[in-house]
Amino acid sequence: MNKRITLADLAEKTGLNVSTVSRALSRPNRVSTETRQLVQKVATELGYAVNIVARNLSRGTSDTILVLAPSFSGQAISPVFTQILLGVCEEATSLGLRVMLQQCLDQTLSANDVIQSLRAGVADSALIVAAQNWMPSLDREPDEESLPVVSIMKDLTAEGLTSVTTQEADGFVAIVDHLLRRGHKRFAYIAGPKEIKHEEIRYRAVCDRLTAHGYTDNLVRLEGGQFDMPSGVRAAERFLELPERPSAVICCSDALALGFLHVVQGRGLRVPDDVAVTGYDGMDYTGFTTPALTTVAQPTVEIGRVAVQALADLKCGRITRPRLVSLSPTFIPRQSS
Amino acid sequence: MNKRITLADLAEKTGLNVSTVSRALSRPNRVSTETRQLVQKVATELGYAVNIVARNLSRGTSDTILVLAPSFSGQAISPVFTQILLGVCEEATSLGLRVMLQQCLDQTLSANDVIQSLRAGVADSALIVAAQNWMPSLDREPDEESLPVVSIMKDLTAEGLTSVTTQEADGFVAIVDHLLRRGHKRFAYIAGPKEIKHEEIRYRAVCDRLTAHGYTDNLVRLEGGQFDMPSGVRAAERFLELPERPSAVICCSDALALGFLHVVQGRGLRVPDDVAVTGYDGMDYTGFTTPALTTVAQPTVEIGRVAVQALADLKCGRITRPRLVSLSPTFIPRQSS
DNA sequence: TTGTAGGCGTTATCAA
DNA sequence: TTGATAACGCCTACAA
Repeated sequence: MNKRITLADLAEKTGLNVSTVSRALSRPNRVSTETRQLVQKVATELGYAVNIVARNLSRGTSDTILVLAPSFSGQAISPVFTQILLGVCEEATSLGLRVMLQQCLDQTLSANDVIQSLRAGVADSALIVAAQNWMPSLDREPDEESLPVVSIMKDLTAEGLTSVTTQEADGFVAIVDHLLRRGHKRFAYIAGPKEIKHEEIRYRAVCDRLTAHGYTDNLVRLEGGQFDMPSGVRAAERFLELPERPSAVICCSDALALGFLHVVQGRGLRVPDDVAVTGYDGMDYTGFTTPALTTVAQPTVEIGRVAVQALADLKCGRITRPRLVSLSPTFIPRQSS
Repeated sequence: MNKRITLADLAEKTGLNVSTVSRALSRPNRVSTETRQLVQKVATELGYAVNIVARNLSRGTSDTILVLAPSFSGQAISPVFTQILLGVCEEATSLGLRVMLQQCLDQTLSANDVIQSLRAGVADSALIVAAQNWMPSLDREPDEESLPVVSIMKDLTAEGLTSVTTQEADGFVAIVDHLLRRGHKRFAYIAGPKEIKHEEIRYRAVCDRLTAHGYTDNLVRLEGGQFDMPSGVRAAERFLELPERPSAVICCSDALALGFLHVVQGRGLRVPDDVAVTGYDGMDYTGFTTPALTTVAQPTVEIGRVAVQALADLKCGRITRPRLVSLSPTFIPRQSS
């Protein structure tokens, strides 16, 4: 790679001063028409590219969003996060921001860690995805300026973070109503990790809705363990051992549902005739299982975009107090229920 | 966020010179024991964090890898890329490097664009994922220093880029051999995008292997269009119209296979009895379809890790000429064939 | 409109 | 071992 072209080179070549060249490039209207044109011509001739690092140091910014996404020990990122990431990247690009990705092994994130990263100057705002255990900063005054950090998929407004989530309860209410309309009376709920907040919200939504319709003792809860397919398999095995099998199974993720389907179909049960199954997330494969899986699609890409916008709003002071943005999911009834 | 703590602050507090403080922190052994301890103590007391931007400017590096990954207009990133990304992040972290993610809309990447990014200083090396159309730099001498760029999933050694790929042909040879052993004699191949190089390699591998076994006119090629599930659906519809249906269908991606399965099962065909189906990629859902899908798993995470290592080797001069690293995929026979 | 000069926070060179 | 000083490349008052 040839030597870097700097503003000094352009200055020399044009006979102008470095500051003039700088202005011509970054504030074109603060300079005469001819200097501007001259500078731009020479700049493209020489293939000039600003040194972002130098600019950032000078300006004290970095125009970079740090994205912290959990990856469960060796496991892939959840496809949900991948989609969110896409939305984040799209919106960031359209705002002229860069995205720095950092996978973190567990879901415990300390505010101090994030603050440390921001202080280091590699990013000037952060997005934390599905941070189950957010540890607020120890040494902060209560009414200190709020951090340029937005939480995705997890409501952390109580901890002072603007958050973007899905209205999960709505999704599960839609599922329950749908199953009730179909005439089901006995239900199973296949749970994900117990310690996770989503889990609580989802389970509670299902319980409450059933109770509201007068079905109080009609719900069996089966522990999946994780949100993944092997967990669905394990849950299915326990399901098959139940003395009286529920006729409808509500899985709290598509992956669980797929694992469940795999097992019960393998044992000869017909879906939905013998047992109806529903998922949650809206993974693309749900439309192509046999039978196609009823599910609730999360507005993943939009979540990513909205989160970046919230970050921008925070930075320019348009958001001052922690705010919760909760997007609606879409119920997708299909043949499995 | 409180004012940033700088080296100057530490210098003032300790009564030492800025340069000494800097050394105490970055080259602890080039400084007396007591200064080192003093500086470290004060640094933690004040919560000092180096300003990476300033350091980078001074050192002329950025310790950042730019990852360019294609996202097909609004579509999510392929799960394959997601896994690769995980490997990249893991390896980068363990080498103390940061990862900057940039999604690009089409698969045409110009060397000049990448060079531009590198010149800007935001990254000092780049990983390009599945770059179907790499346009080499126009203004480079042939024996110029090679770019710190590694291509993933696509062999660009001819263009001067060290590349990390999968031995795709091997994967498809394994599939063909497996199907032949199972006694199949007539085959269909469901293709992805025609213009893509992978496609050629895969199709050729299948053709050659069949020919080598004396099956010359026994292969029907059906165009999927894309690598995704809806394309598998379309291909299946064309498959069903064939006058004489092949007994084995080789899909060049798992997504195509899933879409295909969905349709033919919906029409009452039994898999694998009426038609055997195979996929490619090793997506996690393949183990949980009914029947489970025979496929070939790509060593995705490893690809990511190896690519980052190659980048490191390039930078420290351990790789001087473009090199191809091709990893072996794993054949996974299951119930669908 | 343009030029001068200082600063952003670190690192590296060269003396002391 | 430490300290002064000059980069690194760009931006921005302020002055001309």
